[in-house]
Amino acid sequence: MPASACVNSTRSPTIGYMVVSVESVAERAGVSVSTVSRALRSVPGVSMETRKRVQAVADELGYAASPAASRLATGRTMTVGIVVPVLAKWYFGKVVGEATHALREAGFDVLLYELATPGQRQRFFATVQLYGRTDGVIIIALQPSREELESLASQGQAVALLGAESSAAGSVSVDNVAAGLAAVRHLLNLGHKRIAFVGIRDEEGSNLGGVPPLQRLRGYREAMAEAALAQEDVLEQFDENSVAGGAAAISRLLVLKQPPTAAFVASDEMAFGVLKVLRQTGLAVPRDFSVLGFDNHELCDVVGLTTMDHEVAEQGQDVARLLLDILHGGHPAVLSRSARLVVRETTGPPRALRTIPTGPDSPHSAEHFGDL
Amino acid sequence: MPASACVNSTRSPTIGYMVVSVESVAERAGVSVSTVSRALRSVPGVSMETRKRVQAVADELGYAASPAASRLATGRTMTVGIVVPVLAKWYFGKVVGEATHALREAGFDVLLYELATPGQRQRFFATVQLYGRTDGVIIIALQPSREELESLASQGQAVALLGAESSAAGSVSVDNVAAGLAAVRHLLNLGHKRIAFVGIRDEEGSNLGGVPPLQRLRGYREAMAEAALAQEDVLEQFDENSVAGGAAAISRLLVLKQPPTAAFVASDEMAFGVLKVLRQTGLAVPRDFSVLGFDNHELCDVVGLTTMDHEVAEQGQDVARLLLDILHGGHPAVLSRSARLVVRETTGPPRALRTIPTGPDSPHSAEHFGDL
DNA sequence: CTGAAAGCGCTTACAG
DNA sequence: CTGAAAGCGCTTACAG
Repeated sequence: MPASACVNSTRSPTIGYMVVSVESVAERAGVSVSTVSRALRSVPGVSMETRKRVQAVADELGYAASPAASRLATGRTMTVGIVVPVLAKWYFGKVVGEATHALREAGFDVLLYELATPGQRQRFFATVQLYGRTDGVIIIALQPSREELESLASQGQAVALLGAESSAAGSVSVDNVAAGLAAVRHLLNLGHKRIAFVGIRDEEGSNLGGVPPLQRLRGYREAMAEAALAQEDVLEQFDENSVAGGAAAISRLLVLKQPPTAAFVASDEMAFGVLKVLRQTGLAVPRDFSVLGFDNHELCDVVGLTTMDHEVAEQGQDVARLLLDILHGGHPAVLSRSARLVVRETTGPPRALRTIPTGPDSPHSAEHFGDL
Repeated sequence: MPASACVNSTRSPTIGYMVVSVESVAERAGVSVSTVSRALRSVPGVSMETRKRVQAVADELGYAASPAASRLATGRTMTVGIVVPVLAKWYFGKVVGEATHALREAGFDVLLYELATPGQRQRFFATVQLYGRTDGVIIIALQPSREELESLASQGQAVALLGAESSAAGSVSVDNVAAGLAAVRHLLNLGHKRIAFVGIRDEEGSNLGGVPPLQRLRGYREAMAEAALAQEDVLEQFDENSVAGGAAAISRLLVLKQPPTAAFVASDEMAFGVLKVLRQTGLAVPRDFSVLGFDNHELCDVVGLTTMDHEVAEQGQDVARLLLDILHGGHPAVLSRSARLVVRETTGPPRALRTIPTGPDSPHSAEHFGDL
């Protein structure tokens, strides 16, 4: 190769693209590869002048260090994994999008792991997946067991959880018990007595639920107990977290001998299904039935769904920041957020109270709209 | 190290997790590292017996080859990048989820690139991002320029496009012109004459639009021309691809001196916004106004939105398969899908035709429901 | 501030 | 079928 050929352009017979290595840059800049490496990574101990010259040559040649080589040499991947049950749901897409943004901002690549089935989850944790691939991992809406967390640790992973808790990892979660309580209190204040809970069922060990849905149920039960209302199993219906699941659950509730007059639904998507069935059944909302969802899904506004907002975008940013802190040597932190009620148009007093505003059966009638 | 210590357990002072290398496996299995490497990757030239023994030892030790080292040695990353404008929209989440699934199934990792702003897009293409990081990239809803594609090629990337076309890459797209035509014909057949188009505006070069929305507009225009209907600029309204954007667009249409009686909306999310405003304005759908969307968003069913389905899940699988084909040495293929009308409850004959079913002004009245 | 050299952990001709 | 050795392209003590 002639001395003037500074770019070490290797053309493989099959591939055929150009590779620029440290050596090319070093050669043209008239320094050693060590200096190039140091100059380009802003490592102290390089004169300003040299740094600039090297940078200029690198830019000119379009040089970028081979990630594989850097990783092998440093042991750091500058990559974070995100584990999520499913992407095509608004909550998960939002959270992953926000986390990804924060991570890339901080110079990390993000590797996506969609664990939609119990089998996928099992395989993920049963084999060495992350070692050498990522420096840390964000796990969304999955409660890893102690063994699973240990496996991740043995693979050198920092871990941050969203919607799950553990003493061994950073975590951000929402106070779902309090949120459930607040949601049901809103319905109680409106005068409802037969209030149903529509929850998320973990389909044969599927990962779509996690802990939060269970906490929302606890909040519901606490609120009912607080109001000294009988709790009937039949008023708690569980199904998959989808429009269809919500539709199925409300259908089961409507055929009860004593159907409820309101429902607290553990996710907005299920609540959309509830609304759909209500509409098809000819029941007016909220005149005949009140519906309260959870998430503050971006489409709530379209159908006027009253819901619990838990700052989904912020959750994604938080969990990314938490992981970055750990990666930067900090201790795993635990963050908790609270949800707030967003009243729209699907909740109101029960029918009975509308016709007999201050009858003896409605002691709360004066304060029905207290929180509207 | 005593001979019995077969696991090369390096404990770094700061990190402190265990690393199992080829050498550990080789030592314990009583073979060379070359043999371990070959045995574990099913490379021909290893006896069945040796292969099994090595495999057993590897399993026992929990060995997994260091990706960085493999990549450096082979030059292949076994990783694919997915570039998407935004994850938190149903269409993109769905497509990315499906593609990711197919890719991981084929043994590839997936790296996520969310390019939400023109600045991010520009930066992505202006610098060497993918070289050594991925073997190929799937680009969704972005039309890369020739230079951008050349840059990717020079970084050794195979590329597959979704919702864009190029002779230099594999691509899957939908015949959006035909879809737009079919959508508007449906409205024409119902008897509408003043039909609006609500389209996606590329916010100052944002990437959220791409080519498909423009093709839908072309389909609209062709259908209007076909019906010999005057095309007024004012009937074409563009806004951002969101509920708010749709709401803004329909608001502008409703204040026209001669407002339309129907709208073909380039995305379901915008159509949801249209529906919302219509409801707030007190206009009944479809009695007073017909709305036809695009995507067959999973929530269409909830509000009864008539729309164009373009098999979103399949698009994601297709584009992944296309890229895998190229990665396996195949030629870049071009796939085209067609959309189909899904009639629900937001489209019907215009008000005039309902009151005067067979008046002189409604020549199509007999066939209004022909395609329902 | 700079450079020569070892080493990161694999894969793969090459030789046997 | 198996092994010794070179090489992938960086980074980083170490020496100057």
